[in-house]
Amino acid sequence: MLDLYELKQFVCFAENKTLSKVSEIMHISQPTLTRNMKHVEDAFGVSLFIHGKNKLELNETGLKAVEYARALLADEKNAIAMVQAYDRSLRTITVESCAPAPLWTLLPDLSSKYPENTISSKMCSIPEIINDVKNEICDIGIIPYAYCGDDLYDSIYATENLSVCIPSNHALASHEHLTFKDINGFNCLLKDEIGFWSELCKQKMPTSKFLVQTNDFDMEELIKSSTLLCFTTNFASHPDNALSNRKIIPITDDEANVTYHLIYKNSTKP
Amino acid sequence: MLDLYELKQFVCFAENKTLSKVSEIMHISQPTLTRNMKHVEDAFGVSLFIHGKNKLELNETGLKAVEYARALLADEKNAIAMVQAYDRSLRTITVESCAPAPLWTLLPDLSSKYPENTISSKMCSIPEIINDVKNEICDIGIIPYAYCGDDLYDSIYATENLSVCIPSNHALASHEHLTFKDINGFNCLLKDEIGFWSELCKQKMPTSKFLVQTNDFDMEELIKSSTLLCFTTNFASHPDNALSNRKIIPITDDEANVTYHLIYKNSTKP
DNA sequence: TGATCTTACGTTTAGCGTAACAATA
DNA sequence: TATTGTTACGCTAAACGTAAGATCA
Repeated sequence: MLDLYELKQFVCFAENKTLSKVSEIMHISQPTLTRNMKHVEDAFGVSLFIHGKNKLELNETGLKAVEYARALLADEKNAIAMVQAYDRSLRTITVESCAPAPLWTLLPDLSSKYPENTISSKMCSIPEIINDVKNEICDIGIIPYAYCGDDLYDSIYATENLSVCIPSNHALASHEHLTFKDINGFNCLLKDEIGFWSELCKQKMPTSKFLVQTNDFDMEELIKSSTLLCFTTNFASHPDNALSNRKIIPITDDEANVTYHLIYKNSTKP
Repeated sequence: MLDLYELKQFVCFAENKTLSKVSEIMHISQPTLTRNMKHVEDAFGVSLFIHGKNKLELNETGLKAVEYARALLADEKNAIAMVQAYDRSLRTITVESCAPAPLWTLLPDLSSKYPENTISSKMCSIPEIINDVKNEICDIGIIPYAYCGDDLYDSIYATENLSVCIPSNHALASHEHLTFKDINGFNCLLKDEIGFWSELCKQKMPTSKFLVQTNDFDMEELIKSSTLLCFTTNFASHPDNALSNRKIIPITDDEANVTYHLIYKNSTKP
């Protein structure tokens, strides 16, 4: 039976040509290597070396054996990595969400409920989420409507209501309610990484332009200093004075008031 | 580092569910197995078992690890087999011939010239032979004409002349020479395993019928007792009285007098 | 002479099995 | 009580390294 550690020495010899090199590299005495190379030969059951008086080299079969030895060692390394990855995946609850807000409460909830598990989350498009939950690539998906289909479990999680933040001196600031149609055409500031909301806004306000901001600080400065519209929701938290000179007006469209649903394949994760 | 022998025990445990079964199957004491399963766990770096008080079973990761262990063991077995096969192929001179006669002298010649090598021979169709020599599936090919092409070496080996054996009282027995055309229409006895000769005869004597014999004894009896034509060549040897009441008449067609050529890819096998 | 591989030899370790123990069905 | 897995313990074998020998550049 082959010994993988000896194969490692064997491959090392193939790469360094002398046992003494292997000896210093692997911190094994030369006599031990001489013996172990014999073990490898015995395990393969064929002669692998040309024994010169003070020179050892691989014969043609030996060179072929090195190829297989390398493959075996790679397979071993891979097997260990795959098993470890699998083990980790068992201890990890993976969440994919269509928007960041529900994660803010769900992730802490999961952490305290399953303290032994790692929680991993990521933002995805809605079709991706449904697909990944179905294929068990992720454990829990969060989508902004009920799931149609009986192959997945579905439970209501939370509701998020979109409002538009209108500068006080803006023409629309007097309204108590607004619709996407009302604000369509006005240019808006928009944070990135807000999931499906960005697609929704672009779709519902086709003639508006959106200035997407990555940096929180930049965003706040622009909100304070510009007359561009921006958005908030019942989930969002803003620095104290960020919206001080703006009026927060609910958007009444159905699409702006979503109920997040958790979808999952196994009933074990409620 | 994984130990393949321990993986074998691990797989055996997966298949037999208890260490005691593994113990009797593999002739290893139970305490040793307990320890070695721990080694496997350590090597994979993750927990693989559920330790009951007097029950040991694989956990989910363990089941996954078994899959990889099985694969590794199969790879190891395959690696050894492949290296041994390669070693054997290096020590084997493979010959493919279009006819048996040249092998009768070539194989002994090769054996004495390369006593350390095994000689392996087989009969093939001419296109197969050329293809196999080109692809180094065989070392030496024997074909009944010169090879057209400069990608293979070619050397003349021997000449074989076909004669027809006519019963003494047969109408054709008076001829000193004959052609395929002359004997076309007469039915013939034919040995099997004579390579391209059978195709040649059938092609050159389209209206004859051929009674193909597998057994040497049957063949001789039929030669003695029937008036069917049969064939011989300068290479063939027959029992003393087998052709006693037949006249051996050379066939003059070019195709009946062939010069065998050895073809080979490397100049190392002359 | 320095580098290399092999052989010989003595030590140590770690691998194994026996025996004893604990727990279950 | 019979079966199973674990722990403890002692022994043996084999694995290792040091030292010495042989060969070559």
